[in-house]
Amino acid sequence: MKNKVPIPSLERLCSIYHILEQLEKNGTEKVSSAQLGKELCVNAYSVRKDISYFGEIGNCRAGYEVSRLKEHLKVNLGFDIARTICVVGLGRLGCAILDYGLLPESDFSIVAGFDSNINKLETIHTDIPLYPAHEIVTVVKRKKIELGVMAVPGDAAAETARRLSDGGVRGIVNFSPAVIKSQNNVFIRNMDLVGEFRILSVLTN
Amino acid sequence: MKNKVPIPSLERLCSIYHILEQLEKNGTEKVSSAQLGKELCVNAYSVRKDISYFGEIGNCRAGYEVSRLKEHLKVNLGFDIARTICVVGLGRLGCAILDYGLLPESDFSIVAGFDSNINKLETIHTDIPLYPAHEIVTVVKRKKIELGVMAVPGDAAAETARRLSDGGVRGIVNFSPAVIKSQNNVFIRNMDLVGEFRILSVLTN
DNA sequence: ATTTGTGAACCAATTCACAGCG
DNA sequence: CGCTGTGAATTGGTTCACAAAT
Repeated sequence: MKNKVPIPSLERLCSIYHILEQLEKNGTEKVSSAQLGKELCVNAYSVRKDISYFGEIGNCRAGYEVSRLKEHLKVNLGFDIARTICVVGLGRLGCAILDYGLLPESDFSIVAGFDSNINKLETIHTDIPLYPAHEIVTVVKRKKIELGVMAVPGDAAAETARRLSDGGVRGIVNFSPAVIKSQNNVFIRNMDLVGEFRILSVLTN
Repeated sequence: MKNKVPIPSLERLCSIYHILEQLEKNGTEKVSSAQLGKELCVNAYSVRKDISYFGEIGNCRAGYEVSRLKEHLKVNLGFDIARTICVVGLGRLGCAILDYGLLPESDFSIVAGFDSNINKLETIHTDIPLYPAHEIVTVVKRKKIELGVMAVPGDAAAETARRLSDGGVRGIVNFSPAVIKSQNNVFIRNMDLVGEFRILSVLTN
């Protein structure tokens, strides 16, 4: 059933989930598809269709109950299952992520950091265990790490992706500018800043 | 003519441009749509269609000439025009971007940084001029800044986006987890790490 | 003999219109 | 009556098949 939901819908549903978290914090109890659509800059039809991929949940007169819908999405999107993450490349960006990632509110936990420079590992102050990059495969296997973040230079990207895949991660967030070839059904999400600038540059021509 | 190119194609073309830069560095002179497709994990048809949105450029026997195609895309994607960028939010991530963004190889230049904490501005060592966040509108207008990066906490995101829009930027890269409502035809690109984890989490269920 | 460029066919996603329900 | 849920229509993008070029 999960396979039938289009990826753009899944992306919107993740955003909807975030909005619901905010609404719940504010104490808002009810929300309509029109309101959600306004927040997301999409129309209400899309919101309703996206939500209904996971079955009926709304109330026809009063819209959606915020906390109920949030829990509903949480279960169906699998956010109730904790995920383990590792970060490869501990430059400024990688270290910022190590810190950032410890936020307790999400069900993600960073359980390992890697860098090819062994001397650098000594100088980083964190509670997260750090390892040299050549141990990626064994550590990822041993700890059953599910997701990886790559904050390495472009020329190290292909090798890093291969190691993460060989270790058995199921998804990679790639901050390097390199285009990564997916292997072993690993999902890749690219977060390339210069790439994003370029796309914006084209869109605003 | 630009409006007719689908956004997914533009995204792929940006990746193709990056691959061409790499190929040129290696001294590779020719490349076929099949090779490019392999690098991008898409089929050759897509590559050819994407490229042909900007007219004929390939050679029917020998494929594409790397440097010629690169220049062709550069002009058509508008990468030959330099762009000015500002960074809002000078925490660890924002500062990492300030440094990172000075790479001379791209035609983007970071020309201003902003933070709401005036004391923090004193402590940051950079050649880029820094300003308090309440001056965003005036500085963006005066320097005609075209693109903005938001590395602010979620609760400051809406206000920051409004200021950047009022100043006249055409596009925003949003690193905050908040969902940003676009105003004044400003294009938004979201780079939310937890959001990406969530999407990967769903895809790998 | 290969490899590009492109109209046509196909498939996926969004938008719509309206039935159903409180 | 207002709002959800959903089949139907429409739009948009990808894949394909083949003509054109060298």
